[in-house]
Amino acid sequence: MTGTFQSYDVHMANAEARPTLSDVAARAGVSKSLVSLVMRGEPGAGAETRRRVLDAAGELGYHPDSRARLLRSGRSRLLGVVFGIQHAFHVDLVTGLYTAARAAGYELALSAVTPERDEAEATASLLQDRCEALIMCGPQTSAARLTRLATRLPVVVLARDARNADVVRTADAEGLRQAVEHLAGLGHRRIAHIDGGRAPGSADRRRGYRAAMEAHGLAAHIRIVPGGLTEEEGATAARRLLTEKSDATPGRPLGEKSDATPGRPLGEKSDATPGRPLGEKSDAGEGVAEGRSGGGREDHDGGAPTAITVFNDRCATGVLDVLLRAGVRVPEEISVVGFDDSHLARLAHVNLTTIAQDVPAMTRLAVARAVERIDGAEVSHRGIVVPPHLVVRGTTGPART
Amino acid sequence: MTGTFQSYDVHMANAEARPTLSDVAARAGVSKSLVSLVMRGEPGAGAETRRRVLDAAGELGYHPDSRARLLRSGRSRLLGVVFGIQHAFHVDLVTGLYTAARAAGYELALSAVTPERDEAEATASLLQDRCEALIMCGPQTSAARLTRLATRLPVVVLARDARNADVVRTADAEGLRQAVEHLAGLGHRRIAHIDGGRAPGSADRRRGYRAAMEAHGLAAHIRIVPGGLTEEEGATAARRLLTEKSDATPGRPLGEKSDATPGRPLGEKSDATPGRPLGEKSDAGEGVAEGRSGGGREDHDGGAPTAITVFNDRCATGVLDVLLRAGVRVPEEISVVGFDDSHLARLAHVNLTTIAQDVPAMTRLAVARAVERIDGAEVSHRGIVVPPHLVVRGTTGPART
DNA sequence: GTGCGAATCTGGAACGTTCCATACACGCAC
DNA sequence: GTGCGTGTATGGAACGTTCCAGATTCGCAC
Repeated sequence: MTGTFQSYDVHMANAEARPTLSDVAARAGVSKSLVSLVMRGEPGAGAETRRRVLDAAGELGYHPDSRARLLRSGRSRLLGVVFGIQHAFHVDLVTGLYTAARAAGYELALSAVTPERDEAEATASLLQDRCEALIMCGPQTSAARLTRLATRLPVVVLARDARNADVVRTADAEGLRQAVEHLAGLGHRRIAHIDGGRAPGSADRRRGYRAAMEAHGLAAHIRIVPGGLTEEEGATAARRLLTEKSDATPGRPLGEKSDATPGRPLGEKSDATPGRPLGEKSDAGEGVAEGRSGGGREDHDGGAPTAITVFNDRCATGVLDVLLRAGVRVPEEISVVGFDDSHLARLAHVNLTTIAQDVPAMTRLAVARAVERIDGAEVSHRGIVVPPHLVVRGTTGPART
Repeated sequence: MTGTFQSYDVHMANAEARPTLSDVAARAGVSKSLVSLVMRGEPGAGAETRRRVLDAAGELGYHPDSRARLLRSGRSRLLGVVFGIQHAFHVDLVTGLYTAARAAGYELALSAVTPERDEAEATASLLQDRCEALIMCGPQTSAARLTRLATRLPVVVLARDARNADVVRTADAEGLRQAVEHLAGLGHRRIAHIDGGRAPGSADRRRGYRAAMEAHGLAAHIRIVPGGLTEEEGATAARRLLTEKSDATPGRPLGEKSDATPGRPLGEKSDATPGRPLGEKSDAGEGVAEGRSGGGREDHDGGAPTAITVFNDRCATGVLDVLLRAGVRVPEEISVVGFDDSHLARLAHVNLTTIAQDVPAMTRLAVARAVERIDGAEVSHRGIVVPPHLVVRGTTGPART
């Protein structure tokens, strides 16, 4: 159905064909090659000629065709970026990558992962564009695929670990160490962790939490609640925590409403996961069971946590919301620490204490590494780890005594 | 410093040059042309040969080079998309555009607008890529620039109005009519509107609100509060509303805390606009003054609103948060309606009643229109308006009596 | 005058596709 | 047998650049 009739060839708006090198050359009375030189600003043309060529180009409104240019010169000066467009933190990363790439003289080719467009499709399209390297934000791609990909072009994995590609990531464990240290410094002892399930970085953060708790002599209070990386999953985890709290300490009802879920059933169109019944299956990935550290619920001292470290900001937002609705005051009654310092956390009304990933550094390093690989440099260590830092805002305070 | 020594030419990972058509042809024992046919899925190749070619391509890991392809075939089958990567709703739009484009046989070239990368830069990069048309999500570009752009290639403006390009947008006024109708039906009379300032669509929504109020005989209760499109601005507007409420009805303190701002000053790194002193300058764009409809504050009946329509979901989220913190129960004490039905609103813990923009329809229409233009079709009406619809969730309920 | 290195410019061969015109088989009707 | 349509396959000319090997000119030292 598309353009059956050739009589339509008059086209419209962009009527006149784009001028090419030869057009300019003809008008300036020189060869294509010379025009090419001039347009690229390379030496080898006389001052007078150069001027004539530039004038001709200007008059014709000539713009070089990047396709042809790139085809011939082999290079594309393009870095492919795969990212989850729904993920607040990925958005921050892309923002940083743009400026890092520009500084390095590269352009970015974005390819988004959406609910209906998976990573495989996203990467395939970038391969067609002949990117010189791929930067993947927190990819879920299997190790096998990643390896295969890495044989075709340099691949830099951003914000998660991987053993078969270059990696730029945050010291996740160190981040949780800082969070726990901050909370312990405020006098908290019963510090729980809502984890990220199978999400990138989750295992390390869990590990960091555990280690830090032990280091502070709080091993008995280690408490890991299955969470996830979305607001939804944070909310679920928080609700679970609330119920158990009132279970464990019946005389001290922290949540006012008996029903912690929002006031009414979800609208007809809700494709978000509905508030599933609390604590039925322990669905955290990688075999994380609740209170795994030493046995059953009896192991830690029954008291409700006075502080929570959460896998990321998005998840923490969900936690905060449930706490707020349940009438639990933050930070007076309970402190909350997020992770990422995404723009979410900075909003004045969220005002979340969090562990900041150093986005400018990470993106700069990722681009630098990609460029090194493109230039064929030998690289000594494949994994670059960037230290995070604590940003204290409004959701943490002294422990109740 | 980059690759001075040519002895490094062994390269590394991506050692063997990318396979090309001829490589595949050689391996399959056929001509380049035949391989080309097969790769494009065109008829003209025998079943057996086709299989052989595909096998060969698979074994070599062949991917066609889009640069060469596009260079030769004049067409790029590429739709450029300019969008604000920070905007939740744009993210939804891009998600929809991906599937709409795929259905139409086009690819998307994304170019993001970030705080450090403006629309001009975003569009320029797409022009170099020789996109066949441009789809711009809620662009801020000046009318003049837009016109100039439209002479170079087809431009479709998405989710806002414009008189010098094709437009696909929501019937904003109608959306607010539905919102007001919904609230009025629940018995609300004092319905306020927090507007979007200079944001795309804001003027129309304001107009729709005003008209609907009048239609329901509620002209005396028209109340427009300057807002914006971010959570931050919503929070500010809500705080302003709260203070005035307790001013106006001193005997009935809705907000529990005297200080409605979050518990502590923002962290050091906060570049979000700090909670500015309430109600100092009326900073809404386009000369919208508070309670403009008939005069001063005395004109409407002094009572606090029992319902609020908000410019968009993001802004509504900020409003909800402030209300919650102030101890005002939603929807028991006050109802809130958002706009967009972005994924934000659907989160179970936000659960926002909102006016849904029909993203699938809008994106499908935008792509269709772009394709029509590319094909040189004559277009009868440049503006396509898509009806929105109300999605009732948990933030609206009957008015207090 | 000859030789020679710069400086300037040119022609044509790539780059990896698609498109076009053609060639080769067939089978089948006359 | 000739003619012809149809389904396959091929070779080579584009597309708009860049790159490379030369060609031309010039100035200047011998």
